[in-house]
Amino acid sequence: MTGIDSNTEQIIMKAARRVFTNKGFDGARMQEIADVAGINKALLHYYFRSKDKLFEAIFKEVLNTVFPKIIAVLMSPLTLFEKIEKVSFNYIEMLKQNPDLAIFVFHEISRNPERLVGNFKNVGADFKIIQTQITKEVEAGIIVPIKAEHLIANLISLCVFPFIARPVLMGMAGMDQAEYDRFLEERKQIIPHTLITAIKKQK
Amino acid sequence: MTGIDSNTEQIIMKAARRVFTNKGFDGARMQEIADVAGINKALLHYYFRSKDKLFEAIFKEVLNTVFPKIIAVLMSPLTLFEKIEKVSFNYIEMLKQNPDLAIFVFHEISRNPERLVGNFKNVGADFKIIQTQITKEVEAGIIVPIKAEHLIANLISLCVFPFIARPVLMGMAGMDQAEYDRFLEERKQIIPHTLITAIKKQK
DNA sequence: TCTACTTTTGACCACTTGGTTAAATCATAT
DNA sequence: ATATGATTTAACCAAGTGGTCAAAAGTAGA
Repeated sequence: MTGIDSNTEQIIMKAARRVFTNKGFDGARMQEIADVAGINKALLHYYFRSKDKLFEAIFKEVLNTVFPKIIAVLMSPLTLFEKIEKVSFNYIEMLKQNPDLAIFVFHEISRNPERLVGNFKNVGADFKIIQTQITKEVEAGIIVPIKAEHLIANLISLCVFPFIARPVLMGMAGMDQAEYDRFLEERKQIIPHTLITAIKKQK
Repeated sequence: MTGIDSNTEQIIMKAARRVFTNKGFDGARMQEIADVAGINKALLHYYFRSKDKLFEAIFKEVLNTVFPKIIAVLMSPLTLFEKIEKVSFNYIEMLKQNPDLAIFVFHEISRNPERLVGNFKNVGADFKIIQTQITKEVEAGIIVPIKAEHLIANLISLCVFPFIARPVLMGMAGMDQAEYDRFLEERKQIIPHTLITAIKKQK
């Protein structure tokens, strides 16, 4: 090996990630990945034995980019309101820096959901922790009763959706890129406000 | 022609819709569509000249299934709160009956967003109507100021997300199909409650 | 320089893909 | 029945697909 973990390998990963996230597994072509990487197609198979293997490598890399931080927040000892605020901020910020990841993950949901769920749990996601926290905060009179499933679904969907539906949103609302960026920035506040107001117990 | 618009044509449409929604355009195979329809592959090309043409036919059919009702509600003279309630109910109900449509549309967003936006506007979607309504209800002291972009994005994402992320949701929360159905049913109430509480002006 | 090795390449292969075609089948009016 | 037109089929094709392989080019130690 020349450098750390071979330069070519990283170049390939970068190219593959770009092509896979844009086109999905089925739409991606090994030739295109090779072209983007500026190498021969056979070299792809030298480093990663098959298209599936290459995809899997990218997939794991993406999972490790996207989820650990968010899950860590959800599993931490913060209050529910703090978690909602932090996840909204971190998630949107991370997706702003990797706008294709949302689409990539969703492509994978419809292609191989089992593996995705498996990897999720491996990263330390445990649904019960949130469930017990909600139960406690309900009992403490802080929030109105709500199922954890709904709260988490609400939180994730509000954060992720704008990245998946970006072209439609921009097209329908007539936003340009700058306006869209501002829109995302606003959501860091609006999402927590929406969710917290809806579950906060009135005195 | 035998029946109304030929029986075979409708069989093909049904098969194609199933395959396209499950696999996406790139993942779909003309042979598989033919198999599902129980006919020869060449017959596909007899009725629809190419894969693209067939897809386009399905695409238009899907658009006409999904959006007109929801858009009609949003453009109607109902109050904002009524619209939020009706859209939540209608949208979730329609997706329950056509669970693949969300994924289908989403696939298409990443494949050909321009056409999607174009068709949207053709169905009568006009963003400004909602914008002016919000302005008026803000001035009337009914709701807190909010951008129409956020409200609509919130509404749509909360309705659609569970259908796109279904396998993950079920896997993480350990829901079976019956529990998932109940979950969807609950959302018809939870979504309006969440959105309305967040924007309703306190007296 | 020679040797042993890893990395990179161009040419190639088997197989799948969407799409065509000519012939067969079916329906129907005469 | 039979001629005419629409419908359906099996066999086929060219272009692409992921993947292989043997040879070339680079690298580094002796």
